[in-house]
Amino acid sequence: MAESGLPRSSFLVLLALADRPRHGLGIVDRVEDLSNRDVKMGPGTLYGTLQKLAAGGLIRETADVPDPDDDDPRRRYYRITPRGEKSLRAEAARMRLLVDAAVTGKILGGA
Amino acid sequence: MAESGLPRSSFLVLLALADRPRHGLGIVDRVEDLSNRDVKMGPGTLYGTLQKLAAGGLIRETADVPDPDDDDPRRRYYRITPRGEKSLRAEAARMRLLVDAAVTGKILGGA
DNA sequence: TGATATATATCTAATGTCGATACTTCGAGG
DNA sequence: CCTCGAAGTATCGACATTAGATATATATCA
Repeated sequence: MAESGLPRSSFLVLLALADRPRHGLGIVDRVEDLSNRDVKMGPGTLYGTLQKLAAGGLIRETADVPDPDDDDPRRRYYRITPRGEKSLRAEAARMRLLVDAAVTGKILGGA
Repeated sequence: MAESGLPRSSFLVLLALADRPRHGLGIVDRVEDLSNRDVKMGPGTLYGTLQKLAAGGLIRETADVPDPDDDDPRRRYYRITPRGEKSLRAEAARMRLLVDAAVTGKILGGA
């Protein structure tokens, strides 16, 4: 494949951060939730992906703690950046085209 | 990641074969078409994936030539098997969940 | 015949992913 | 206190996947 876009783990992390900042394990939980427990991310994939995304400016570590009631000083929170949102949008659009093709091709049921 | 499903290239090949049998480069063309020229597959990825899918029983080489008018004896045609359709359905459903999440999260536009 | 395009195939390097492991800190119970 | 299990971040090495260069053969057409 050539210019196909984001690695799967990057897409998942960006998606998990789309609605609000989260910390590492919170991202893993969010991904599981969004996928009905279907998709699980191991620590190796997670932290490597976080570093790569941060280095590329698609996410940024943030001091804001979304819910100060339930906090833990060990946590490191990340938020998606505008560039990250753009990448996520592009990847989601790409994926939607293909999923739609599967549906149209009578492979996947309606609803 | 753990049990996430099919590799991207396997999904793409299965999708390209969903509607009818195709040969190697025909699959590459089909993938480009379905993705609006966004996704390109190189030969390394293609032929490796074909072998893996055939070994796993998700596709099968076939002697039927879809369009005998435009033929070329060098071509090797493949068709998707019932097991392949099942895998494709499962993967498309998985992806659709995530794409929907991106849409719901106000990341991706409507239509 | 020669040139170019089509087609399959393989090989190596780069990239991405997984699971085990390590280390630290938090919180609960004794 | 002290210990212990859980939560959290992080790294490492093995393994899987992907990309692109290269090889080789055959069509097709001038």
